[in-house]
Amino acid sequence: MLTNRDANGAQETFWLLKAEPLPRYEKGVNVAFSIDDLAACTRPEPWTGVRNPQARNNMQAMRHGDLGFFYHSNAKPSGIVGILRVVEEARVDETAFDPQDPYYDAKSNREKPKWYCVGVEFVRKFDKVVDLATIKAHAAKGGSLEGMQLLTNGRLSVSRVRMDEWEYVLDLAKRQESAGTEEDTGQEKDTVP
DNA sequence: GCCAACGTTGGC
DNA sequence: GCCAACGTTGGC
Repeated sequence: MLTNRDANGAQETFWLLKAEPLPRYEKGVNVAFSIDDLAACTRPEPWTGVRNPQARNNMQAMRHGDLGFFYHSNAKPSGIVGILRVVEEARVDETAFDPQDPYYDAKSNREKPKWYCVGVEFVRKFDKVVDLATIKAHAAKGGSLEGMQLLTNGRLSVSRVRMDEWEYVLDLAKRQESAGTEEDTGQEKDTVP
């Protein structure tokens, strides 16, 4: 059984969870979920709808208290927007059993569940998005983020982040914040109509 | 809206 | 158990 905690219980593997902040309709349901939506939650948010085995395995490896990045995909710009915390370990994702649900899976049933979800809560939002272009700029050969699962397996909606990658991205976020509001590419704030 | 990357499915 | 066809993700 793989673990992401060392002997003292300190977190060794961090996470990256993707969601789409912009409205998109699946079976007539808006599947958008942004970090602002998470910040507004008053109880743990079940991270449902993950229908990829690798992403599911990553969620099952999460432990209570683990931290992860919140990533906005299909966004302007796409990138890491903040931090969340795992507060409920993996349990069966009930949405897979609901034919009305956008992520219904006829092959999953209660006797033999296929999909799981964790519960997460908001930790913080970065002043500025650490956008994908920035991440890629540090992921060139020999770069600190070379090998980040976000880039090596771009279609995984729940990926792993090594501790050194975690710290490096946090540093990028910090540098962007202290760099002031002008200049730079992603001075997106809450300026959406 | 296009399309590349890549995981999954199913026929054999 | 191989592998071609297919479906999905997600950047652009």
